[in-house]
Amino acid sequence: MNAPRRRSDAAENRARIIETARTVIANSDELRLNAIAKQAGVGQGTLYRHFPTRDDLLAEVYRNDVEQLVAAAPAFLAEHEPLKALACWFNRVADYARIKRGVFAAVETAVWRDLSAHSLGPIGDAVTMLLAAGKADGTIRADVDARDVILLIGYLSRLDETEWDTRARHLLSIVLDGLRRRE
Amino acid sequence: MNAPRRRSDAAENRARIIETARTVIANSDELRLNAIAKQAGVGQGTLYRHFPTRDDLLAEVYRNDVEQLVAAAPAFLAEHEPLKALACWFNRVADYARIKRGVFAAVETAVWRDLSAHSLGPIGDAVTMLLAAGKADGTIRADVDARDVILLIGYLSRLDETEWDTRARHLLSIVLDGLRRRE
DNA sequence: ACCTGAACACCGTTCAAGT
DNA sequence: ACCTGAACACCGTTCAAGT
Repeated sequence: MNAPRRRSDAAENRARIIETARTVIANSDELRLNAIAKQAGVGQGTLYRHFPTRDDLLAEVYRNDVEQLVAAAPAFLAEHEPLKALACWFNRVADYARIKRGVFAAVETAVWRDLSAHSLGPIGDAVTMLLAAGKADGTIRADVDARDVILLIGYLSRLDETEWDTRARHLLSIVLDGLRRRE
Repeated sequence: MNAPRRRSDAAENRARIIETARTVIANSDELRLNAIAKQAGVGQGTLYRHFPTRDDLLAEVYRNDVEQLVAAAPAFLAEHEPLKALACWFNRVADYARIKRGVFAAVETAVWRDLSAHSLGPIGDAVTMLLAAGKADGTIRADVDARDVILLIGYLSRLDETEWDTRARHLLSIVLDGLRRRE
């Protein structure tokens, strides 16, 4: 299932590609595949061998961040009421989205892709968990699902740096209000 | 201010470009500039002469739709309570967004561009009007502006055709709830 | 097995030459 | 004034040739 053979150079190349992509994204928010390959010191074909699609590369670059985001959900639930936990999780998402713009876009496509595979993906599962707690609790309306929430907070990836402070958290709180059960 | 000279062929070309773009968008949702020029029977340079940026072309294509959307706001306000008027307007936006995917994207960029020019643009003004009525009325929270609303309903342009029926209006109602004044 | 990089395809954009 | 379309620039993607 794992432990691929002949990894000596292949694995190194793979790691170097990811590292290069991470650095490039951190500094410029753009991701030109040929440039990554050159900068990583590999041929373009090698990049495509390891990452058939652009999303495969992005998923790898943001793997860690996504995992931490997912892990935060049960942690918040253990400490807070469901609605408060969801609010905390929203804030965590906002933190990631601000520093690494790509995180959220990656999250969106990841969830979206897995959707067609009849699974919501890790992020979707985390949101589902938070929503379920709130529904059981009676604080969150029963007719929302993870996809709804992902769509609503998608504005985070379209927010300009200059309006971040005034809008990001403000809008999250509006969304949260919309998710509350009425009365 | 208007009535440009030598319009005989120039105006015709311009009109044909717009018409071609409208048809192409309606059928395929893609917009390749060179293809438009060829199909309209003009050189690429001519297209650029008339529409320096892609957005200029889109704005022209959707001019009518945007105008109708703007005109609907005061009409709804005349007939309904502010909150109900906003709900109606949301539904109208959804109608447009479904048929012509590009409308909303065009709206977003139009608002966005005008923002930097210290004006919200026609759509922004329409939303501002609806919000103002609701605030005066006490049904809409005081701390939201037109940009907030545009960002929140931006998911409409990212919605897949297959999930439109189940999500588009449902999410609009959640947003509306979020905009309500609490208690 | 894995890698390289020339080559191809595709689009947007410009500009010298035409009318 | 306005138009044309060859030409350039830029990127993503493939694949024959190498090791």
